[in-house]
Amino acid sequence: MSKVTIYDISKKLNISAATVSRALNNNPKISPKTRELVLKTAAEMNYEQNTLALALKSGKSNTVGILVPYVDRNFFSSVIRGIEEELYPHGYHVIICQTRDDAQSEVQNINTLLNAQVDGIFMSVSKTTKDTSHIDRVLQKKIPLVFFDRKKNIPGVSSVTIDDLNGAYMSVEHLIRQGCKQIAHFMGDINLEIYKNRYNGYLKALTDYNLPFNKDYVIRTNSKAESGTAAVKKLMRLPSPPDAIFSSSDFTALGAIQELKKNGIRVPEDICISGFSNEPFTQYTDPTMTTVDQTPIKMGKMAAQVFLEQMGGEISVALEKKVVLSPQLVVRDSTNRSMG
Amino acid sequence: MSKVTIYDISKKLNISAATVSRALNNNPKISPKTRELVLKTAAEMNYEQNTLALALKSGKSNTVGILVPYVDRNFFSSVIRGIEEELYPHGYHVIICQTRDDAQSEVQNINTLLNAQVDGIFMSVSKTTKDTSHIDRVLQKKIPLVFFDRKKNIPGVSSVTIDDLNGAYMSVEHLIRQGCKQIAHFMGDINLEIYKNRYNGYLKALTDYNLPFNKDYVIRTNSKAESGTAAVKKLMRLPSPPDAIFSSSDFTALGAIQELKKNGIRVPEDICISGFSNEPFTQYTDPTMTTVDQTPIKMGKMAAQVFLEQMGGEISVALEKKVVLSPQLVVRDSTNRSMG
DNA sequence: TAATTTAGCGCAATCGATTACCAAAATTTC
DNA sequence: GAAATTTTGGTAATCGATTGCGCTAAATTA
Repeated sequence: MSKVTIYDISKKLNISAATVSRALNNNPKISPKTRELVLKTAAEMNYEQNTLALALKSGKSNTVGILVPYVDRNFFSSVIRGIEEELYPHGYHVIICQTRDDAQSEVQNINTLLNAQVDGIFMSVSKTTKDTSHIDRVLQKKIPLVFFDRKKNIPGVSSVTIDDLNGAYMSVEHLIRQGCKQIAHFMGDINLEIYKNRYNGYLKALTDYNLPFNKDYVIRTNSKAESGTAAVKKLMRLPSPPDAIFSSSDFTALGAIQELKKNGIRVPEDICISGFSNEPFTQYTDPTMTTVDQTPIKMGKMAAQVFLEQMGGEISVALEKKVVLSPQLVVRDSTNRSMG
Repeated sequence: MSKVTIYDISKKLNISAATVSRALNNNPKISPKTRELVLKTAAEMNYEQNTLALALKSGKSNTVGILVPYVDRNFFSSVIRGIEEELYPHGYHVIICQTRDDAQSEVQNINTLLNAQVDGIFMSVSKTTKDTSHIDRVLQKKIPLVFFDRKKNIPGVSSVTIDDLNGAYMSVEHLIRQGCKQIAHFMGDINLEIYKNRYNGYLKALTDYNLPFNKDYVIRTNSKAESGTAAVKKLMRLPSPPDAIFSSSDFTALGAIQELKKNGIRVPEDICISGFSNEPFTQYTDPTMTTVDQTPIKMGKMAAQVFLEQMGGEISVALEKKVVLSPQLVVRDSTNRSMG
C-alpha cells in the first residue's frame, strides 16, 4: 500500500539499509550473492526509489525548467516537444513555466525553479526583460542555462538560435528573384534581437542587390494580424506602393494578405508577400504563404544536447556554446509568380 | 554563495533550528519578538526554503503532472496553458509528459510521476490504452487524477470533457438548416469516447430531423488531411454523393476541401463542410471553416479547479466529479450558403 | 601457524525542514 | 511567597537514500 523503502527491504532480509542501498546501486563492495537477493526482494516488494529523497541527498533533481512566454504558441510548444523528447531518455523531467512576456513573472519563475533545485533552465527571454540580475543568480549557482530563440548576450550562457539574419536575407533575395524591386518590411519589436536581425538581413539583401532603401517601406508591427492590415493600409497610401512585403511574422503577413484581397489587389501577381515562422496555418491560407521555417523541434533537441554536454563536463567550466541553426525558406504561392 | 538553511540562521542568532522553522511558519508558540528577529535575519541572509526537503518531509511536492499525446498539438498546449495559469497562483508547478499516443509510454510516465510524488495527475488518455492497471495504481495511492477530453470510465476518477455529442448534433443541425439533406460523416478512431460521441450526435441529429441514415456516408478517417482527401474521393464515387460533410476533425475537413476544390466542386455552394476542434488554421482556410470550439483553455482551468477542490477536501473521499463543458459552434464560410 | 590483507557489511552522519514531546522561564493565582 | 499555569523554545526523531569510516571474518602470504 504505502511506499516501500530500503528499510523495509533491509528488515525483511535482516541486513542493513546501507547494504540494500549499495546492492541496488551496484556497489562492488557487495557480494554478488547478497546483491542478487536484494534485487530479487526489491522487485518482489515493488520497491521504487524515492526521487525526492535522492534529490535532497544528491542535490540533483533530474528535472529541468523551461520558461516560455506562452505554452500554446506553436513555436514554443514545438521547442518544448524537442527538449522533452531529447531529455526523457536521460531521465529528466521538464517543468513548464509561462512568463506571459512579463519580466516580473520571468524573475519569479526563475526563483521558484532555482528553489525547486532544477538541474538546468531553458528559456526564451520575455520581451520586456531589461534587467538581468535574475539570470546572474542562475549563473552564480552554476546551474546550466540555455537560451533558445530569444536570448540576451550574457557571457557564460549558451544559446541555440536560428540565423534570423540569413532567414530574412534568403526571403528578400527570393522576392528579388521573383522580380520585385520595391520591397517593404514589417518589423517586429526591435527590443528583441531576433527582429533586429531580421531587419538587418532585409537591409543587407537590399544593399547586396543594389536596391534603394526607403524608410517609408519599414513599418513597425506587433505580430498580430490586425497590425498587418493596418500596415498594408499605410503602405497603399504611399505615392509609390511596394511590390513585395517581407514580414517578420506570419500573422502580420496574413493580415496583409486578407486586407489586400479585400481591396482587389492580387497576391502574388500584384504584390508578393512572405512571412516568418512557418506557422501551421501558413500552408492553408489562400494563397498558401511563403515563410521561413525555424525548425523548432530541432532547436529544442539541440538546446537539450547543449545542456547534456554541460552536465557531462566534469568541472562545469561553464564554457558557453552558441549554436546557430540554419532556417529553411519555404516557398509557397504567395510569392510564386511563375504560376501566374 | 551556497544555499542558506535554517541552521545557518539558527547559528547566527544562537537559537535552535526548530525555533527558526516555527518563526518562519508563523507558529503561535514563538514570541513576536523572536519571530520578527528571525524574519528579518532570514531576509538579510537571503534565505529560501528548500523545496525538496519540504517535499520529502511533508510528502507534498507542489507539482502536478500532465500527460498528453503531444505537447505541440494546439488543443493540448492550450489545455496545458489553462492548467498552468490556474495552478500557478496556488504555488503548483506543472511537469509535462508526452505519451506519443503510446500506451506503454503512458504507463512509464505515470510511474515516474508517481515516483516523483506529484500531488496530482492530469491526463488525456492515449489512443492505444486498453489496460488500466496503471491508473488503478494512481487511485490506490490516493493521488487526485483528472481526465480531460479523452477519458476512461473508471469509478473515482474525475473528468472534464466537452459535450461531444452535442457539439456534433449542433453541427449537423446547422448543416440541415442550411438545406443539406445528404450528410456524410468522417468518423475518428472509435476506440476513443470522443469520436464515438461525435458519431452518436451525428446519428441523433439525423433521426431527430427525419433524415435517412446511409452507411456509405460514414467514412473512417484518422485526423490527417490525406485521410480527408481519400474519404472525399470515396464519397464522390457514390451514385448519390452527399451535399454536406460533418467531419470529426478539422484536418480531415481541410483535406476534403482541398480535394473538392481541385475537382471544381464548390464549397459551400455544392457541398457544405464542417470540422471539429477550431484549430487556429480553420479561420484562414479558403473558405474559412465552420467548426466546433472545444474551449481548451477553459477546459484546463476547469480541470485545475476540480483538482484543487479534491486537494481541499479534508478527507480525500475521492468523490469523483464529472464536468462537461458546452462546445461552441463556430459558423464560418464553408457552410454558409446565404453568402452564395 | 602466525601475520597481514581484503572482502563484505554495519554504524551513524548527512541532505534541510518539520513537529511531538518535554523543560525552563515567565506569568498568574490564591 | 509558593503553587499552578502559561509562554516560549529546545531536543531529538523523522522523511528516504547515500556514503565515509570502521569492524569482523575469511583469504592470502610468509
